[in-house]
Amino acid sequence: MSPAPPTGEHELLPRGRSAAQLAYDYVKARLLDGRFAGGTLLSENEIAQRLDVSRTPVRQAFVQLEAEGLLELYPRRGALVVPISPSEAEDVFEARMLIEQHAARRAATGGGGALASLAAALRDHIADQEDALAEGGAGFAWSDRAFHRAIVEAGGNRLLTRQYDGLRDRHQRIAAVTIARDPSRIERFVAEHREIAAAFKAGDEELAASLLGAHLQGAHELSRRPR
Amino acid sequence: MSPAPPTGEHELLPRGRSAAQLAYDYVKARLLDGRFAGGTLLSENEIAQRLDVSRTPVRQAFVQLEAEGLLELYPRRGALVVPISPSEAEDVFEARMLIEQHAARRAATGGGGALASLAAALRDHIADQEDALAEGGAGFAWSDRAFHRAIVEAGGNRLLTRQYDGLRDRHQRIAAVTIARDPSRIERFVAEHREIAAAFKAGDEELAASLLGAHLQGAHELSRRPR
DNA sequence: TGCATCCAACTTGCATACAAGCCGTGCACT
DNA sequence: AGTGCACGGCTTGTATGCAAGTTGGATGCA
Repeated sequence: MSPAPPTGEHELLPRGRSAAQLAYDYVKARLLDGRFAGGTLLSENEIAQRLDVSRTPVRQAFVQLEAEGLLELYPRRGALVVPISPSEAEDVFEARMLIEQHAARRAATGGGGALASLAAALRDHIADQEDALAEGGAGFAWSDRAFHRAIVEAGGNRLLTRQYDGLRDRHQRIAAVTIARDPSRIERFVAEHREIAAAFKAGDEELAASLLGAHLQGAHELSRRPR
Repeated sequence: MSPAPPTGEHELLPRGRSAAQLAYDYVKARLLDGRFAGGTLLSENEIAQRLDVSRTPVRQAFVQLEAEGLLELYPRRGALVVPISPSEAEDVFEARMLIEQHAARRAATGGGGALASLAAALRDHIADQEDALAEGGAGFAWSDRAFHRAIVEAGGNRLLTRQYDGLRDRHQRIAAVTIARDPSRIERFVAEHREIAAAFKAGDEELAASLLGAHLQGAHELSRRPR
């Protein structure tokens, strides 16, 4: 990067990232954690003023987020935060199940110790999760995402991996409303992760896929249960 | 989402669509049919001048197309037409197989004559394809897309349907280089479509999924074969 | 009260201006 | 010849101004 002339003025806005990236990150973070609730109408001006940038980069961010299916741009009206449809949790679950199980089976065809290196990566993620658990479960969601993503990535299909990322974004948006960080639940998830990783390590990808299915199913049913 | 099928070479710039939409359609059409080849560096100015609009809407279109994975924006350098990677055809095929077969099986769970109405829709598409065949195969690609999309849509998962659309865009981009409109091939495809539709109509979604798998496999292998 | 209408305050859509980064070219100097 | 460097022409990034569409409420009228 360039030497970043020490403006010193607005250190609140980390220059170095583009204004467009700033706006994208700002809005997306709020979309995913629910601070921008479904049904809300966002205005370019509002965001632009809050970030002290012009409408142009904000507009770019909006367009990008629309393409990701998180926003809907209504001409001359505003940007609607796409409401979470009733079936959305089901759809996300179904798609995750489809892609993750497929990837789990597919990872075995990579040959050359692909399963072993996947298992190693998973073990690292599990270690993170144990740390998160010890600290009250704060960072678990992120590490959970990394764990599952590693499996999908091991499937070796870039397109599916990309689609999976979008799926996890949506999942996160839903979970922001639903999930309580219950340590006992997290503990169970981590235990299931261990079993899955062990199955991969043992080279039994079919067992891994099966365990993964049960794991996803369980998490999904938990999230459906009223609290 | 998908661009309009065939556009004439020098279409009059129809005001009524927004300039941004115009730019999007213009660029996307060329990305999909290969006129903008992979590896090319597009400039906002060039497109803007050709369309007689400013850079602003063109930029929007670029951002959107980047989100779809067709373009990569390099800061202060330009917009790179994403090259078709060697594995891309495999990845698209694998993802299509996964989603379409899943949807085929899933369509049966819709209940209430879901399979029957799907079969009816498919029959209409097949009729279009017979027409296309009679006219030399020109419009087949689009009708083929509609046929398969109907199956995916019948799966009832909006997220997967959305992802499938993106998949077909990529497929089209690849096929633009590969496919020759060989009437005998098309005839075979249409015949397979008939079998698939018949299986749905008979309520045998498992057979349909199986036929669909063979159909996709066959098309994929044909496209791999050097001509 | 009920209803049509107008208006003011929003919104986005787009064009344009300008700043700033990247790159190849050609010149000067060693 | 080879090396460094400045410069000009390209590119994008962003701010801003203005036009135009939408909306909701105040207002006038029956």
